[in-house]
Amino acid sequence: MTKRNLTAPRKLVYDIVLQADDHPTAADIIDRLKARGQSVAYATVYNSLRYLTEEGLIHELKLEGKTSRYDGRGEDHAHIVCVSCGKVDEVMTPPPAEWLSKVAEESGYLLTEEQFIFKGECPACRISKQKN
Amino acid sequence: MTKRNLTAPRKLVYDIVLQADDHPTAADIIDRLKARGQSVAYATVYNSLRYLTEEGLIHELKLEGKTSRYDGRGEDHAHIVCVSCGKVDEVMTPPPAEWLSKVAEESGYLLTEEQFIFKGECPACRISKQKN
DNA sequence: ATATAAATTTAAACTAAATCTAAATTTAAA
DNA sequence: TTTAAATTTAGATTTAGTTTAAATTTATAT
Ligand SMILES: [Mn+2]
Ligand SMILES: [Mn+2]
Ligand SMILES: [Zn+2]
Ligand SMILES: [Zn+2]
Repeated sequence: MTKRNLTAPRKLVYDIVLQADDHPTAADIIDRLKARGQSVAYATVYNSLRYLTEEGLIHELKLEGKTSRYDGRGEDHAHIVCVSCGKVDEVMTPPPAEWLSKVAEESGYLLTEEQFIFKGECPACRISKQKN
Repeated sequence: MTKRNLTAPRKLVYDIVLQADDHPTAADIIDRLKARGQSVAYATVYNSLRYLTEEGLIHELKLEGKTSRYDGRGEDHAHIVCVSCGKVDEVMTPPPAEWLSKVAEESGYLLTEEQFIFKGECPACRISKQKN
């Protein structure tokens, strides 16, 4: 019965994710820890992110590319990625429950989680493109 | 103006993806080519998959784990992954257009694409769990 | 308090997936 | 036919993340 705790290094990682507003990668988190002079071993950052994700304290996002991003936001929400500048914004409008139950019925699955990723061009990029 | 063609090796890769019904990975595709005696270099398979994806002939899926999967299905659709056996099923019920336009409005983005991933327990796994 | 066991951290080696390089080859254009 | 552009190839390289095994910290039992 492996016991698992929110230890000091895990708390450091957790704090970085909570304070971030930009869905940081593991590398981002390591950089920010270093910038604060809080030295945590490379592998410990990954261990901590895995722990925090498994405990449901944070969420792992697989958006573009191979690198995971982390999200400390509690409320369920989707994401939208700008295809031209890479920015990741929140999408707070929830999917209609009626659609979700239709999907559950169609698939026969017992749904436990969803990850919705939108892609498009962000307002800033749309404007700068018009100028050209 | 780089010209890009559906060359012979690219066609071989394309055929594998079209014929597959299981969202194969690059490694799966290499194995299947080998099994057919069609030798295509490692890097060429990746080049081909990138080409086919950029041309919109196939779709790249980032589901669980780090490895991309490929989908030759033309119609827009979502996916559902079994959290206990890893199977990937299709979800053909489309999201309500009304939700999509609300998301476009909320975010200010010009939407170009969506990737919806559901997670849950598949019918087979639910049954085998009941037996225990 | 002390001893013991379990959990966690650490640095470094390792792995897997994908990209990059530069030379060889094929295909298209002039 | 000559030249240029695109593509393929084998192998090296990169990147993100995991694994290993030893050292350390924390928890539990006496
Ligand atoms: Mn978010
Ligand atoms: Mn599919
Ligand atoms: Zn943008
Ligand atoms: Zn299953």
